[in-house]
Amino acid sequence: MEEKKISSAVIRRLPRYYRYLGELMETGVQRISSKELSARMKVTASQIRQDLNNFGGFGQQGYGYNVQYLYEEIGKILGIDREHNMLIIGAGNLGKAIINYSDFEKRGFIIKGIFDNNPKLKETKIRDIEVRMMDELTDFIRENAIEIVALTIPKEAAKQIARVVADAGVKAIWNFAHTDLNLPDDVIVENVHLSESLMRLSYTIANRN
Amino acid sequence: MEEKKISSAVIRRLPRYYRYLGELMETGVQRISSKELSARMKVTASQIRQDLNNFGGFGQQGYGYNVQYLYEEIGKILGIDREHNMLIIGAGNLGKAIINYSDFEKRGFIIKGIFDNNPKLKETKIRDIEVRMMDELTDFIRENAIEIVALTIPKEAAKQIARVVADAGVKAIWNFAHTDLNLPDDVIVENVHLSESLMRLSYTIANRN
DNA sequence: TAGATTGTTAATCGATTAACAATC
DNA sequence: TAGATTGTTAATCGATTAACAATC
Repeated sequence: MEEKKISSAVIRRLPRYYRYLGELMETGVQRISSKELSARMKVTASQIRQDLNNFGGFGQQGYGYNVQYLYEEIGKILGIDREHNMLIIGAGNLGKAIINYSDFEKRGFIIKGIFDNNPKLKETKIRDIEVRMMDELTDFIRENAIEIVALTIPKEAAKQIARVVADAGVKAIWNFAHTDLNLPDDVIVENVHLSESLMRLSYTIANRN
Repeated sequence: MEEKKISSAVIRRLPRYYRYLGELMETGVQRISSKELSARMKVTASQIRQDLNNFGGFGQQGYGYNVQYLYEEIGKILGIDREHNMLIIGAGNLGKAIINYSDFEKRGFIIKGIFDNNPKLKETKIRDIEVRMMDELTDFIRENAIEIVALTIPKEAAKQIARVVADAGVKAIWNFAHTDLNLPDDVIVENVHLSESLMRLSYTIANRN
């Protein structure tokens, strides 16, 4: 269906466009030119137009872009025009932070279940969602059509559980463990490596001019 | 001091090299060639050699790289050969996750204080670190030579507090709020935008071939 | 020494920016 | 219509990969 390959640089920027357009909508702005948006976002207008034209002509000469229309179109491109069933594995602080951040649910990422290996948490609830033990995992994924699994557990466990959930048929893993997961190519992995982020920050402190 | 500009693509990869070298050390590997490392990390050997040679010739022809030496040198480049005083603002789940993740402290990121605006948390402790109220913030930063502030608070508060801590003289902000912080150029900002990460994941689900 | 592998230059590839005709 | 601004092509810039002489 899609003809040309979209570069990952473009994909990285899409959610940021989406965020800015959402904020413009909230402040009642109805149209915006690539030039105005470029000033706000601190990227070139040329880049904005190039990026958007990977997906279609969303603007109009002499007018600019309709904010709400563009917002919705980017939402579709990002696949957040529909719901995604999600699972959190690891009911520690990081897991709880994701569970309690209601914006994800608003965007259609529905948390269907929480898993942990600590028996003390069995049948306790976080935001009305029951914490389950690992032996239920595979069945739960299949019965609830889980697409996304967030792994907020230590790296050794993450490597092992990643295989289990991949075998159970999830489409994507949101990996917070400090390791790479080596999985078949049809399983999508999106990494959030906080320690690497902190090291980049440290690099910039050490090497700023 | 530094002559040529290091590209951000290289900097993004450095912590990952560091992580792999650390794992090699743990498993007792003493030397490694760019070719072997490339197979493990799934990047080209050429890229590894180019990246490292931005900073110096760390290898030896016919031999490869000494794992421990390279690990330490990259540590120096990343600025984690010394301690950084750090502060967490926002004692919610995300803040607690950072506070309780002991690896950061091991790498020299010392959490000197925790701040929150909830009076109920006043003088409570998280991992033996007292939670303080916002009115103490500026003085505390100055008295404790705080270099890094992690912001794990909502976006409106983050924008405002970012200015306060920037004025108080911190070098860098580790920003977990779902917004960009517009600060003077001499304040480093490293963003962790979880919602953008989740949208990229969603994009990949929607557009995989 | 011969074999291995780096450091580095050159070639290629891809991403960003500039320019401008099309057009609202 | 005249002015504004897109969509898109061309030019530039930068990053990645390939190749190989240097050298351990």
